[in-house]
Amino acid sequence: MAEEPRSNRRPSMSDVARLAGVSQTTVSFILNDTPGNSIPHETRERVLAAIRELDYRPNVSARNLRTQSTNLIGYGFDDPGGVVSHPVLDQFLYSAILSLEEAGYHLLTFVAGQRTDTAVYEELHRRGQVSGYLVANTNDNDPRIACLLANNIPFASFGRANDEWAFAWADVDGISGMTQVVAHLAARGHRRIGLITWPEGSKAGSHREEGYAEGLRAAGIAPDPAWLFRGENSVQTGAAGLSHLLTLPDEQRPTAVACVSDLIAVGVLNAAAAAGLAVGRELAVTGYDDSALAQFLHPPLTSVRQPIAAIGRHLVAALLAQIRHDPIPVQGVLLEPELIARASSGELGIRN
Amino acid sequence: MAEEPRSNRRPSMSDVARLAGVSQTTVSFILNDTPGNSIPHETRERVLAAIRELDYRPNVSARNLRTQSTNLIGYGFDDPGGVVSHPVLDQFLYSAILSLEEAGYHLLTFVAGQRTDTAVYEELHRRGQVSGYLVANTNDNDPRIACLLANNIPFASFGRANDEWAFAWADVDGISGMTQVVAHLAARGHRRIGLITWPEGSKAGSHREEGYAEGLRAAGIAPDPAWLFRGENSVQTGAAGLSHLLTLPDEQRPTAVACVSDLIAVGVLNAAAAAGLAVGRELAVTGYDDSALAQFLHPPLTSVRQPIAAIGRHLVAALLAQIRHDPIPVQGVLLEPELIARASSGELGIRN
DNA sequence: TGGTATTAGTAATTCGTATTAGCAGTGTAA
DNA sequence: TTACACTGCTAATACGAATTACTAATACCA
Repeated sequence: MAEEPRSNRRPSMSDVARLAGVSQTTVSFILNDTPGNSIPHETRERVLAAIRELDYRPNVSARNLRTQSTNLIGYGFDDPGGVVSHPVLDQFLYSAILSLEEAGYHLLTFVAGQRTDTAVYEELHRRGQVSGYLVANTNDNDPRIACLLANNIPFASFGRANDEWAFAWADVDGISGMTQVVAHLAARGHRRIGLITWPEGSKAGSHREEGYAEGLRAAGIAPDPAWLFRGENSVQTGAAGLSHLLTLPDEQRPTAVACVSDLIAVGVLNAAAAAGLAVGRELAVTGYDDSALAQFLHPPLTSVRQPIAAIGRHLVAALLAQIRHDPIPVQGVLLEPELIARASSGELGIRN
Repeated sequence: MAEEPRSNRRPSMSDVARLAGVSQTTVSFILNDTPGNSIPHETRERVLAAIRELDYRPNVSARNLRTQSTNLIGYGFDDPGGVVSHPVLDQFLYSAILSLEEAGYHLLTFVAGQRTDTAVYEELHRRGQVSGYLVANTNDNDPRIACLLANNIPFASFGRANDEWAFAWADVDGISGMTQVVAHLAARGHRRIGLITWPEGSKAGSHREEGYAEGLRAAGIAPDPAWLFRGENSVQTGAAGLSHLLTLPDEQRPTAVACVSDLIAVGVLNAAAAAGLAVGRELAVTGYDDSALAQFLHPPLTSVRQPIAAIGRHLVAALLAQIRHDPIPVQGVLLEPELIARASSGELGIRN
């Protein structure tokens, strides 16, 4: 029997070569524009025609094996699964995926289980499944970052960790964001400003708290510990926080409440409505993240918009540079957020 | 020069074999428990010890190339990127990832661009990057499903499409869900029940509308077209919907409003508060999805809980069966949702 | 005229694993 | 005693592409 091109198999480079009457090497040269090889136009056309005819596609596994590389980047979910869906992370991932795809990479998502369980990060890399990682939601002494650094695995992180660790990160300046919020509120005449924030121990939280303190200082306001309320990132926390603040005596009770997330602010808005308080007139409320909700709430929520898409693009660039061993210094970058003023912090166009 | 085990390379099976004094074949047999081969305990131990000593990990690309397989499943985001974050999908993905990982698979996420652009689906599969797909958010004539069926690519979908297409899907019975809602409202004495739903053309939407109609019929209520309001899935739509319903004359104005999503219900809750309506007492409101928000809203939101994690597990099982060519019939399965009654549809424990 | 470059390729090897075919030695049933 | 099966392995090959090393033919220059 003659050698039939096994037709139930996807065509390989050799099939293309046979059809075009050249060697497999030549096909490879053409497909990769391998430098140092001259292929006349006519031959190239013949090969390209064969590729089109067979509808050939290169095999990813073969290429990865040969080049000892990977076209995958890992991303670990540590969230216990959509219990709280995280718009900011969703947006970050989306922009990261887009940037990765432009460079021919894809994102492999996995569940990281316990935050402290870094085995998966080592494992996926050692098996040659991923070339590096994107990490989000970082903290001081973050075990994932410690692990990646120790194993010399390329990564880039959305968020900082210990200052003495040198790695590629990008972050939004939470200090600046919250300072802007307080300045905005102070400019509208508020002198007693509450803050509803997360439990202690989160890097992002402490930055925003620092910005709050800085804002008060800049406005010449003496901070009052009673203005601070802490809770998990939930609507409930916002409601509980407002209840707490409303129990304070008149002369101590805040006229404005800043929240470290829109989700918490939604709780404040709800509770204010339930208490018969007119938000924007009797009470100013601000959120953080400028999520899709914010502009459609009643009243529309003043919030802080973070350049999330830019973070995604930046981190992907930094990560791929490491993987390619580009001589680009591994370093962090801090981006500025932008205050989006809406009615919840006082009617637009009206200064009191 | 003697042959040094090149130390800056990750150890391969041959390195293990050399250290254990056996052939690479034997190591492979041991690692894969290849049937039909007898390896005495002592040899096995020796090889396992070598594996431990070298901290060997098999190379994914090599294995995939040799076995002509893949340990990846694709999932395409069609959402334009976190503009609206989708808690149900997040939850679905999380449970799917967990199930996949149990079976040694991982999830590759990509951006599908236009819903009609199915090229990526073909491409990733033909390049041998993924073994199949999980598809969500389906619709009638869904081009993605048409493409996957036409190319005979394994997949499983969260949601149905054309009834005449045979493929593996799992879905939650939206008809049942909304029927339960209306029955619940009718049982509390409501005779005029509004529905705020999505624009026409979505499969999920029309099921829920059908359930609404069915619920009215079962309660002996004549439907009124004026009770129906349509809009995108947003808080804004809820607010606009309630405004519309409140413009109706007294004898036509609904005393209860069912929404096809919690997000929309949040808008209704906000608008009701703004209008001075006491939700739960003067107006009943229900959501759908039982998202994390629901129980913390004011008042807590009656909603419909869908067995999302079960869907994820089921679809992964169905998909992997196809990939393994298990003789399991390719078919769909419809799961029952559960009504979670809370205060927004009338004070708990009180029947009027 | 010889020597070197350039052009247009090809053959052979490699990446790391899975798998097929087979071999030497022992036991065992006919 | 032969045939056969089983044990405990190994050698060789294939998967599909990238890469290195090479060749044959022509061109160019002195």
